[in-house]
Amino acid sequence: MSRSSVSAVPVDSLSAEEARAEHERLGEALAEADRQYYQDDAPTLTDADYDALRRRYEALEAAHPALRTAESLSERVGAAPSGKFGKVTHAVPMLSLGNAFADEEVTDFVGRVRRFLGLEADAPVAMTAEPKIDGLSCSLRYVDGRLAVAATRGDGAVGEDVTANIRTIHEIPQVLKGAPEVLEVRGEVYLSHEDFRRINARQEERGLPPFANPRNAAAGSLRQLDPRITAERPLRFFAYAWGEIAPARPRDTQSGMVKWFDELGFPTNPLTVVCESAEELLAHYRRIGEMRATLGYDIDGVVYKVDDLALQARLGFVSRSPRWAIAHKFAAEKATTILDAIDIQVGRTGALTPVAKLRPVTVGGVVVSNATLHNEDYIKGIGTDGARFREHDIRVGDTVIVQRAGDVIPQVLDVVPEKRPADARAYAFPTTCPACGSPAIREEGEAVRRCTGGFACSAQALERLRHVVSRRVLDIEGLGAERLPFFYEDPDLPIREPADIFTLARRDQANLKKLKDKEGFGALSAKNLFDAIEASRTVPLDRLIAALGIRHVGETTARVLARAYGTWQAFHDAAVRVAEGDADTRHELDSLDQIGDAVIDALAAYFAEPRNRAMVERLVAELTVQEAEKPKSDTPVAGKTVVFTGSLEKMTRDEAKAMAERLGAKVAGSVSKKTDYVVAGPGAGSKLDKARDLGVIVMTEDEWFELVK
DNA sequence: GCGCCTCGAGTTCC
DNA sequence: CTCGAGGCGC
Repeated sequence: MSRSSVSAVPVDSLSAEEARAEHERLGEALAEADRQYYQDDAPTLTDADYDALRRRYEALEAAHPALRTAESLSERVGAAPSGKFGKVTHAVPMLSLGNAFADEEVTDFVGRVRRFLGLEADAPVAMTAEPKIDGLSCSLRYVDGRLAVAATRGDGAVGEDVTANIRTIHEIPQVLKGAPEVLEVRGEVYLSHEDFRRINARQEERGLPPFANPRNAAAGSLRQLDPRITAERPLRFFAYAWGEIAPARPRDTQSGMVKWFDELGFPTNPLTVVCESAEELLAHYRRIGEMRATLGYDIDGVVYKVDDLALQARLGFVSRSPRWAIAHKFAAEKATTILDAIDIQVGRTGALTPVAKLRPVTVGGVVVSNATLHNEDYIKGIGTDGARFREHDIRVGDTVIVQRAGDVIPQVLDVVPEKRPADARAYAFPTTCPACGSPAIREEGEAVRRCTGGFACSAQALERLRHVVSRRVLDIEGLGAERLPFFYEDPDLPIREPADIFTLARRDQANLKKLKDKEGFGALSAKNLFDAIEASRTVPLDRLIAALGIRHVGETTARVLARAYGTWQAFHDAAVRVAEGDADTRHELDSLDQIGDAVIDALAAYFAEPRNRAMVERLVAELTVQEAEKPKSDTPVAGKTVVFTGSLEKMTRDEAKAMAERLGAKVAGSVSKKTDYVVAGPGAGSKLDKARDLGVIVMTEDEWFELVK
C-alpha cells in the first residue's frame, strides 16, 4: 500500500493494534503533506487525496478514541497555539468587557460613569448600544490601506496570526481607500444561522461530526491550518472597535468611528444606536431581545459604550476591562439534570473545591457534565444568593437546575426538592485531603477548607507547577496541564518544582536524550518543548513574582511589587527582611497601593520558610530576570510618593491617581515619612495634620497641576 | 465599622 | 465566570 492511498477496511473492524499502526502511518503522511504544502509550497498530494487521508485519520480516531492523544494532528488543529500559527503581539491590547445581567447593574454602571466623571446624577451621557455578536473577536491591521495582518484575540496581549484565513472572508476588504497609514479594525467574525446549517449538512455528508453551535463552527473554521477549508465556510464580520491608528484617529466618538468603518467598506451592525440615559439603553436592550430569534445570527447580549472618546480616555481601565463599557448579557439558558456524585479537587493553595458530576445534559448548545459547587457552604445552602436566601442543601441523587453562567461556566443554581430520592443523605464534606490524607481545616471566618499537607501534598505541588507554566505567568507552550502530571510522575526526568522545568534539557542530555524516546514524544516534539522552555527563560520581574504562588499575590499585586522594587534582588531582600520581622520594611510595603496586612503576612510567611527560599533560589538561578518597567523618570513627580486627601474638586480621586501614576509617581493611601507630597482638597483631616507633623510638602489641586504641567 | 471596589483563586468546555 | 476576602474611603 502506498503512503497516500487509503485503506478500504472499515475502521471499526480493525483491532486496536491495527488501528494504532494505521493511525500512526497516516499521521506521518499528513504531517509530511502539511510540511510540503506550507513550508515548501510544493504539494505532492492532490486536494482530494489529502482530504481522503484526513477523513480516514479522523474516522480512525472516532472509532478508536484512545488514539486521540495530545499528539494527534486533529487535536493540534483546533487546540492551543500549535506552532503552526504565528504569534502576533497586539499594538493595543484587546480587552474583555465587564458584564451586567440585571437592569440594576446597568443603572449602576451608568451611575459609576457619571460619578467618575464628576457629573450630576441625572446629567445626560451619550452611550452607544449595539448587539453583542457571539463569534470570535479579531484584529485586522491595514498598512497603507492593505490588509497586512489579522490576529485572533488570544490572551488579549498576544493572538494568533490568521491572516490567510481572514483573506477568504468576502465581507472583509483587502484594500481600503482613504485609510490612514496604519489602521487596526477590530470586530467579530461569525457565522449566520443559515450558513451554519449548510456547513453541518456538509459535515454529515462527509461523515464528520457536526458542530455544536455557530460559534464553535466559526472558531473551527478560522483556526483551520488549511485556508482552503476556511474558504468553503462563509464567515462574516462586523466592525465595532479599533486598535492602533496612525497618524491620527479621524473621529472623536464611538458612533462616529463605526460610521467611518462603514464608509471604508466594513460591515457594521445596523442595530447600533446612541442613547442618553440608562432607561434608553434598557429600552434598546429589550428591543434587541425581542428581535433575537429573527436576526439570523447568534447574539448573547447588548454592549454599551460611552460615546465620547475623550471621556473614554478619562475613564480609563480597571485591571483587565475598560471602565467606559459593559456587556449586558441575556439570561442564560437553564436545564435540569441529576447530580451523580460530588468530587473534591485540591488547588495549589490546598483549597478543597467540590465539583458536581452531572448526568450529561445540553445547556446552551453544549453538553455539560461537570459544574463547580464553590465550597462547603454552597452545598449546605448557607449564605445568600443575590437578594434571596438559599434554602437548598445539595445532595447526591438530587435533580438540580444548571445554567452556564455568562453562557460559559456551568453552575448548579438550585435543587428541585420534589424530585429528591427518599434515601438521599446530606453531603458530608471531607475533613482530610483526598490526595494526601492530611487533615483539611477551615480557618475561623473562612469559607474554604484547606489541606494542611503543604510540601507533602502532591496535588498541591502539581497545581503549583500548573500555575507556574500557565499563560498569565511563565507561559510555557507545550508544557500544559496535560503533560505536567506525566513529568511529575516520570522516574527519569521528573519535574517536581519550578526549577526542574529549566534543567530538563540539561538532564535529558546527561541521560542520553531519553525524552524523544518516551511514549507520545518524538524528536520534534522534544525539540519544540525545549525551545519553548528556552524562550521562557527570560522573564519580566512581575511574572517571576507571580510565579512564586504566594497567597494573595497574583498578577496585579505582583506588578505592584515589581514596580516598587525594580529588581529581583531588591524585592527578594525586602521580602527576607519582612520575614525576619523588620518593621520598617513592613511599613514600606504597607504604603504601597493595594498592599496590606494579609498580603504582607503571606509574603513574610512564604520567605520565612527555608524550603521556599531554597526552591526560589534554584528557580532564579535558571532565569534571566528582566527589571520591572521603570516608572517614568523624566517628569517632576517621577518616583515621588503622593497622597491625595480631602474632597478633590478639579478631578475625581480615581482620575487623580491615574494621572499621578501615568507621570511615574506612586500613589499611597496614607501619609508616612516616605510621602513626598500631600495634595489636599477642602475638608482634609487627619492626613493633613500628619503631613504637617512630618514636614511633608502640602499643596492644593491647583499647585499640583502647576507642578506637573 | 460598614460598604464599595478590586483582586485572587477557584472553576468548564472547546 | 463567580465567590470570598482584602484594602480603603467615608
